[in-house]
Amino acid sequence: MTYAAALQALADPTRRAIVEKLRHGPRSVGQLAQGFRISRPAVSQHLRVLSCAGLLDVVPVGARRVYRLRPEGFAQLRVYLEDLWRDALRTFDTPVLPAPSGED
Amino acid sequence: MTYAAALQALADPTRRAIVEKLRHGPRSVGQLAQGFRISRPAVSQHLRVLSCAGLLDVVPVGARRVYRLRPEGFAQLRVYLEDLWRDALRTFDTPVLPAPSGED
DNA sequence: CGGCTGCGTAAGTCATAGCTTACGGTAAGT
DNA sequence: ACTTACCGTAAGCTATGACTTACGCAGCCG
Repeated sequence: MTYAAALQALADPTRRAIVEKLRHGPRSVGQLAQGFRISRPAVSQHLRVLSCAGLLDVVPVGARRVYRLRPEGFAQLRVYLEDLWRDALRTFDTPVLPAPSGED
Repeated sequence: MTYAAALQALADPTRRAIVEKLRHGPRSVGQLAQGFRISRPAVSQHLRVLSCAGLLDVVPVGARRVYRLRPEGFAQLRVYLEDLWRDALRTFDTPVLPAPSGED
């Protein structure tokens, strides 16, 4: 059920942009905030959401905090969508008018 | 870029519940609305969002409209997450302190 | 020990998303 | 043709979420 938070986290465009930056490797908050029009605290809040969703990891390095993608979080989401996609394929073959009387 | 709308659509719990119902096969709006506390128009609005995101198909059958999962929509999301997960695995191996001077 | 950098948190504002009721339009039944 | 079932849309309300500024706290350096 943890994919729920992950989906909600990835629904926001800014958070997806943050994830895109992290695809290239670990980044500190300052590095991530750079290039965004929004304030740094706003970025912090987004990082919090992504972390709570299990999509990010934090490593304190001196005074700064380095974030990176957390494979396990994305793995769970991946599995969920994999199953969903499979069922979508399966139900796509079933006729649209199977049982107006007999409930499926 | 179509995965953006799909992610935003799947972020809502009610819409995920609708998708869960559709995993078992095509359903009419009335059938989908049954079992939800929210009103039928609310369900219609959710169906609209899911359809616009490319996750659902509609087939008019007489006076009713039968919805079903659209495999292609989920396929695109699947691919997006697949790549993301791969990058997450890759960047997870890179050291956290690679280049304080030389930008990655 | 100050001062500075880097970051998270709190409080408040504002836009958006989800819900409701009311309505209109099409298909089927009598 | 009238009624009923089924469904989408419009308008309005409200709660949630994203953003801002202000603040506080830990690490580094003189």
